[in-house]
Parts: sequence; structure tokens; C-alpha cells
Amino acid sequence: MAEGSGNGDKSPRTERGRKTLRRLIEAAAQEFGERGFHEAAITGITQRAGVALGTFYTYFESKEEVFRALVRDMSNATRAHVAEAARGAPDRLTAERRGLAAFIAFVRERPELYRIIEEAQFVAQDEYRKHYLTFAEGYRRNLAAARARGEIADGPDELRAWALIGISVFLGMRYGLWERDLEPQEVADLAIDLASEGLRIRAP
Amino acid sequence: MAEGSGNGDKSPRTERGRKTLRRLIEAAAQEFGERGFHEAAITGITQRAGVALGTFYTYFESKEEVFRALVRDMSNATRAHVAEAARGAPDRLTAERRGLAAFIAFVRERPELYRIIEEAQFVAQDEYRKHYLTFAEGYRRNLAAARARGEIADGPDELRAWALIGISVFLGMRYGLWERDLEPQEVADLAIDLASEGLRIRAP
DNA sequence: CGCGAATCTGAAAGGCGGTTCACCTTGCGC
DNA sequence: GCGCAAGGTGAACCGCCTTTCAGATTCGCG
Repeated sequence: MAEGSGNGDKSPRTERGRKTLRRLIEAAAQEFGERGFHEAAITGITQRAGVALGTFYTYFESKEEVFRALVRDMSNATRAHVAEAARGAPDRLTAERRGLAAFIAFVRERPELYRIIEEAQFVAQDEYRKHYLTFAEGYRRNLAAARARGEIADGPDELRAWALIGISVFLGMRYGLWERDLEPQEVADLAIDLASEGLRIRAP
Repeated sequence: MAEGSGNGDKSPRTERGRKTLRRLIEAAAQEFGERGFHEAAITGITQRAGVALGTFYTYFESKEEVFRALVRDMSNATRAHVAEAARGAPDRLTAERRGLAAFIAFVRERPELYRIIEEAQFVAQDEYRKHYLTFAEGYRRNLAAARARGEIADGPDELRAWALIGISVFLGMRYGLWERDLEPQEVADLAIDLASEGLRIRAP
């Protein structure tokens, strides 16, 4: 759960406490996911968790603090999920394809996580930036390594990383969140084909 | 200014009124851009505009209504700006390059507009979707036409459109809003080169 | 058992800011 | 000039929700 920044040592000491904390976090994910940060109410969180209002403040300093904790969790969960799916791929493009398909499927399963991260842009800018900067840095490293191995053409790693992230996020939104007229696997195949081959007509 | 949906006929009748309305809209763009929808206060808007609190409600039904009006305005302004820059390009890839450079430059000039559109996701979902759906539809048509002319390789127009929009938005965020270590023109050149050539090594 | 620490409780404090409204001012059309 | 619609004013209302807090309850340990 990442502990993190300055919560005046509110971590639980007993098993009971840990259980309550977990329920609060899950309830918060639901509440924020359904209603958004500002519409969400602490009473909504505590009701979902089945505890009294005051209990919330046994574990969190403020509404914003849970939200930040949630963003970190989801950021980690997303990266872990994608990395897991791509692990053991024979080459970079295959890894990309698998990662993207997994990402879109992930968005479908847990739309609330997607929504929370995007809202962080306005509630916890620093966490939002950290999320994408971390993602981009990993991406950049992968591209640089693939380039060194001669798997992909020469080019600017960092910019490419941001471009590919943009593709993933928007395809995730369009084909994961908004409509499901294509399967994650198809979306990934088509997208990676575009990234790999480009728009220009290949010489025969 | 797009009139738009159901504001109980609050449009100004005189020149004085039109002037005040314009100042309110500009003030709102500033206030929302700097503080975000929820932090923004009507008093902040009216103070910036130099009018009394009540005057706001002479022209708008609610806080949300100005916000929606603003999103529509900015959506139109962005599309117009990009289309203008791309007009008269000899081929699609050149048009893309010019449009992207213009978009990134636009974001740099008016970061508040960018921020407002993204926040619409949580304040006025329908406007947000409409913005990107409209953008995507135009893009798709352009790609289909270019494909028909034999300028680009065969492929799925709509998905490509979403992918290219994702690239633009994320490069705009990274190189327009967050840091300026590359010029808009360089970003556009590199990005369109990626979109055109792809990652795979070209046969000699 | 019995005691202290950890948890839990929920009423109420305290702020905040959107919206209303009754009244005043301005300026166009005759 | 003058009358009336359009425009402008800001104090007050109002509902909502985060956070606090004093006290009750539970639990683990000796």
C-alpha cells in the first residue's frame, strides 16, 4: 500500500485494523470511481466500507490523502499488469502487442482505476506526472535496448515513448472504456502494426 | 460563442451586454484555467471581469453552463487552428506535420484551454466525448481520402485516427505544457516521421 | 480476569461558495 | 428629454460535506 508521504503514522497495529483499512481503500476506489473526487463523499466511503464516519480519520489525514494513495496503487498495479503480460516476449514489438492488449483488457475490467488516474491531473498533479514520467522512462529504456539490439529502426527514444503511451491511453479510452466494438487483441494487433509499419507505403 | 443548449435566453440584447458577456467568458477561461473547475469561484470570475457577482447570472444559468460553453469554444478554436495550419498542404503527411506543430504551439500559448478540455472529462463528459469524437471523425475522413488517393498504406482508418490523436495529445502535454526542450516543429517532424516510417527497419 | 492501547462511533462544529432576489442604474428609441 | 427594458448590484440564504472530538467498545497480553 506504499505508505508514502506524511500521514502522521496512522498505520494499523492489529489484524482488525488492517482489515478495516483494506475495506476503506476498496470502498474509496469504488466511490471515487463512480462519483469522481469532488462528488465523492467520505460518508459514501465509510458506508460502503460498513464503518462509522470517524473511522475514516483513524487511517487517513484527509480525503486527498486516500486519493493519492489510490493513485499510487493503481499506477503500480497497471505497470505490473502490463509488464507481466509482456514478460518473456521474443522481441520488442511482440512485447508491445501483448502489453497493449493487456492494458486494454485491464481498463475494461477496472474502469474506475482509469478514471481515478486521469482525475489525478486535477487533484494531485504531482502524482499524475510521476505516473506518466515513470511509465515513459520504462518505455524509453525498452526502446533504447531494442534499438541497441537492432530490432527497431534508429530514432528518438523518449519522444517515441510518449507517442506510444499516447496511443495506448487513447485506444484504451476509445476501445476499453467507451465502446467495445473491437477486442483488446485486435486493437493491439492493429495498433502495433501501425507503430511497426507506419503509414507510408512500403516498397515491395 | 455557439449559443448552444438550454440557457433560458440569456443572450445580451445590446452592445454593452455583449461586451460584458465577452469579458465574463474570458475571465472564466482564466479562472478555470488557473484553478480548475472546482477550485474556481464565481466571485473569482466576476472579479476578474470587473463586474458584480449577480451579473454572472444575467448571462449564465450556472457555473457548469459557462464551463460547457468554454469547452465548446475551445474545441472549435483548436480544430480551426489546426485545420488552418494544415490547409493547402501538398499531401496528408505534410498536413499532419503542420497540424501537429500548430497544435503544440497552440498549447504553449494557451495552456488554460488544454486544461479545461481535459477536465471536461469529469465535469461535462458529453462535451468531452463530443470533442474527441468530432476530432476523430475528421481525422478518419482525411485518412480515408488519402488512402483512396494512394498516399498512405491500407489500414483501419478509425483506429489510426484515435492513435494519431493520442500521439498529439500526449506530445502536446509533454512538449507543450510540461517542458519545452524541443520546439513544436521538431516534435512534429519526429512524430510524423514515426507515424510515417514506423519502428521496423526498412528494407534498403 | 483486568487493564491499557487500539479501534470505533456519530453528533456537531465550521466553512464554503453557488444561487437568489429586491432594488438600483444605464441608455436606446421615440 | 423621458420611459422602460436591459443591465448591474451584493447581502443573505442555503445546503452540503470535511473534519473534530469526547467517549464507548474491543482486543491482546500478562
